[in-house]
Amino acid sequence: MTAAANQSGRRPTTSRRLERAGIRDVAAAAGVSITTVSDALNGKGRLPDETRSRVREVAERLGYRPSAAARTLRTGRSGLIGLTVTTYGEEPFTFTEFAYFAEMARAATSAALGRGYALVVLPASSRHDVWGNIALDGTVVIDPPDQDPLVSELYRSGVPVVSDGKPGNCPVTAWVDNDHEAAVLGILDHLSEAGARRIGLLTGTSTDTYTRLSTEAYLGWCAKVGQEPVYETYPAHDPASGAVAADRLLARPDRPDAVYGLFDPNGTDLLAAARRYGLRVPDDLLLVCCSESDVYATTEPPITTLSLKPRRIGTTVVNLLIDAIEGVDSGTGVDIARLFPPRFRTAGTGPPPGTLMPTELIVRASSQRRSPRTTVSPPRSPGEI
Amino acid sequence: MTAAANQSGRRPTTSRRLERAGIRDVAAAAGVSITTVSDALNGKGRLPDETRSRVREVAERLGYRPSAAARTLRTGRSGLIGLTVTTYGEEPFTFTEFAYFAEMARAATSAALGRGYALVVLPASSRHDVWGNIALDGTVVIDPPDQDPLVSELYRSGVPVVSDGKPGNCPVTAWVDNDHEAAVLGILDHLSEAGARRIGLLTGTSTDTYTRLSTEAYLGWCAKVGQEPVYETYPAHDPASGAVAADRLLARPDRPDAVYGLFDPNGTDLLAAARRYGLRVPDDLLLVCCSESDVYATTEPPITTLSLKPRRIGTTVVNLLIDAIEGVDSGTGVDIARLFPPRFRTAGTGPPPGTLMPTELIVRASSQRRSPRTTVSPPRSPGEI
DNA sequence: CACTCTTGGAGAAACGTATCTCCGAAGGCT
DNA sequence: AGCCTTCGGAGATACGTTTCTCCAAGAGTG
Repeated sequence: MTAAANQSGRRPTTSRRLERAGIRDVAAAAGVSITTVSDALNGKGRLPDETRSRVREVAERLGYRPSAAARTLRTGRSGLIGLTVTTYGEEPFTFTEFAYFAEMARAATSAALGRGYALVVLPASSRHDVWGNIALDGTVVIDPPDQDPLVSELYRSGVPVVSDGKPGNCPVTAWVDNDHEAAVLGILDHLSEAGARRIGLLTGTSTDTYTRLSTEAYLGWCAKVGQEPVYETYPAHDPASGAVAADRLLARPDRPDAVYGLFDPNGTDLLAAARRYGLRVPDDLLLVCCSESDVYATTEPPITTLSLKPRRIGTTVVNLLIDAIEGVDSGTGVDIARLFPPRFRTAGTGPPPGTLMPTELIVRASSQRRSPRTTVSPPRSPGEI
Repeated sequence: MTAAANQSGRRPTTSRRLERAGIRDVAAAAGVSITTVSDALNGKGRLPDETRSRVREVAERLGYRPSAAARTLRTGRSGLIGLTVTTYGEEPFTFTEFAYFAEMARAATSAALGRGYALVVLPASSRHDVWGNIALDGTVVIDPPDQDPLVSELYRSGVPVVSDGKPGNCPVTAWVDNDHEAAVLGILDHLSEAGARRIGLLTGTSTDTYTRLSTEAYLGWCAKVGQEPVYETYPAHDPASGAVAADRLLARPDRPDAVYGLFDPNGTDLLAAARRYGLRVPDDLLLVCCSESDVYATTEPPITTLSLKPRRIGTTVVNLLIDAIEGVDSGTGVDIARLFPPRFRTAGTGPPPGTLMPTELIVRASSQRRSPRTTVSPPRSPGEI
């Protein structure tokens, strides 16, 4: 209990320990009611500026900090957003899309903070008691698997859920994803134009949206142009087996003359494998991989990468979510207001609204057969050796 | 209000909207008091197993989820831990130590979840209202600058604070750091043994503990062995200027024959710079950099790296913090119990307890002048070209 | 039989805030 | 003078738990 309780005559003088100042202490010290303090501090109610500033001053002097827990209980808003990532293995983050995830999470954090929310990192595999113990205003889910029970429960209990990655059968408030099909087709066309006759794919064994859509797009393209598919799969969460798969792909009798790798480490792995087999890049092998890392700008040769623009995704996802939480449409292009709160939606209204975002292909030497100039050009005089 | 309120006769039949089941609804449905429900669900009190399981069953059937906000308000525990990282620039995370930070944050998240806590990412530069709006049981601070006002306020308000990186003048509950001095001295000795005559340093301009201690160790070593210091500094948060600084270092008239780079991208930057100047690694230039990335295992040549073992740091930091929060010593080696809660400490009791953790040097070809075998050895028959 | 102890559980007081409702007083208008 | 309106603010309640205190009934004990 706060010190001012003595003034209200409710508490005898027992155990008068010094605690944090509460709103009652401020009210007592300022000679006003708690209502007035609350209104003054939150800019509500009708108060003359003089009272407002006086209360604020007293609050400042007492070092008053409103209790977040009490506020949350009263208002039903915690200002907290969950960030969930599907886990392969025991780690809270996935290894495979790590740079992507890091960038995306960073952008999401920024966007959330900019609107007054904070992000809580919560792996989908967390113990249920952890999820239950946190008051969440909404949740961002990265690449939910089909029929994710966690997402379903969140959605059912009225918590808005926005997913990064088009959801399978999960009911979500909204989703955002890259246009993976367009991206893959673009890369395959790009490689074809560079002279590729047989394009291989290095892909994953998991069933997440990204892997699935990308692989399907590849297979569809193969069927369309009449190329026999040449691909190897491996568990994307295991970095070691990526190198093995890269090796396997280049060891095949029907070795491709161009490869697209779906995961971040594929570039270096494929480059190393090519070196082992004496293949020159890009002369004997064209290379593209999906990565957000800029190390591929300085490899030998630099490798063409597909960027999923995770920053844009993260920002969009968070803004959609907060729009849903606050029941407004801040102009992100998707009308979310009608859909919130989700428990008021009738089942089967149709799929939730989604946004497809473009990717960006950063073309470097590894995918251009006739490089106009070599990359080993000294920028200036190096002095003597 | 919950549906059971009608039974208690306090609420007329107005606005009987279906809401989440509360503890009262469970009590009513199970025919017991809310005390009994609370005790049954939390494993407290003295109840026969039969009552306990019956209550649990009813709660399950009603889909009862305790309100985290109410629990937090009542118990004063939110189960939330802040994770703060000093920001250079506008981003919530720092670029420079990015891989380190990512690994550390991941380990910290795991450790926290394992003990029932969740992590909230909160940049030190966040708007104050965000900090104030979240009930935090404690905070992890990564590399706090001297006199960080945020840390001071947290500590003063009774929130335990554990820092990664030895704090300057901030009062913290405890801290954990690598033994940067030992690490740098070890690297310098290693390079000397490999034949280096003049060792250069690529370091940062910022004043964080890591940069400062490492640079000081380098300068001290130079003074001891009588070598003229050869180093270049650059703003570590700017990835572009790192390449320029690497170039600058190798362009000096007193060019070093070995370089240690303090930051993650330095390895590739130095390698690229060496190529531009026609320097062979390791023959003409020995290279070591501090990095958590395993791309340096596959560069040409592979580069020796210093790992700060961020996973160990993250785990330790979180465990120390939770020990402090719960007022126990779980055997992490530092007796924290006497120090908690911090507001009961008298000022000037002495520095807070800290733990120094060892680093690990991963020796690869770039720092060994006589490599026993070349790294370009085909592991198996590549088939025909 | 009078008593203590244990078992099983109910009642009610907080936790600290936001906000709905209401009220007195002062001023403006007819 | 009576009435309406606005201003400035107080009171009380609810948010949904946890937990402290207390009580009734049965069991054991001398």
